[in-house]
Amino acid sequence: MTDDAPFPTNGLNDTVHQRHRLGILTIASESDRVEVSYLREALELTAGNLSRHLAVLADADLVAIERGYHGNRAKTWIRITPAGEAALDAEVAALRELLDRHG
Amino acid sequence: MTDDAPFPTNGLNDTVHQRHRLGILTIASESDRVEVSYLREALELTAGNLSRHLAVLADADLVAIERGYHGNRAKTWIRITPAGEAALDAEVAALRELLDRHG
DNA sequence: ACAGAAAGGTTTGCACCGCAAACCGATCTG
DNA sequence: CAGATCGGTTTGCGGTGCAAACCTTTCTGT
Repeated sequence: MTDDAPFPTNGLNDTVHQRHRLGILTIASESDRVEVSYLREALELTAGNLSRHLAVLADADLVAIERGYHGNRAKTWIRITPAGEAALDAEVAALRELLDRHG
Repeated sequence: MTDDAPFPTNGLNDTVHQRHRLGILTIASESDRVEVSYLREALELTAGNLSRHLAVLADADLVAIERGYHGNRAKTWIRITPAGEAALDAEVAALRELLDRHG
């Protein structure tokens, strides 16, 4: 009861912790850049919803958005930023700490 | 790219995933019953904020609220319900799956 | 060549949520 | 018995998450 170390959930950043954004960052951290359309399918999101989450992440400078073309089709990719990597690492560390409490 | 298994974050339940509620449920799962005032300190929450989260969890039948006295002082405890345990286990399982992707 | 349909996103509108300030009823304390 | 304290709830509001509606460009059929 004299445990005054901060509880793991206090280390979580709300911007990163949101479940879809956690998914976006996780996938983004696994490869150099990711097609938005791939994210949409992998995370089973509506395009609108995904768009807003990407805007939130871009505003927070956790991902960078790159527009371009695939053939003649407009296409968008995202790339995780160094700040995004750091924030994700912090989240993962806090979650590991939390999970340690669950045996 | 033909990975059509649902992404781990899709298995997360928003009621449970919220960071403070995740903390509440985690602590509640670790002992039989917990004083609300202990939660307040451990999670560094304002009383008002905590009260609302507990109401959400109680509404969802994930915790039960027990009112009583400690000496003459009114005091409240919470106890995780079987549904709460199950929901927390599901969250933890999904998080483990997610963390597995992070090496 | 022109009318849809489709691809690939963005914006809008609204309900719900998270938060702390304000509040409430009891119980101690001088 | 006036004020401080404990233990918690309610209120008010800005912010968030969501899908429907919308926009632009590119295919496709005729």
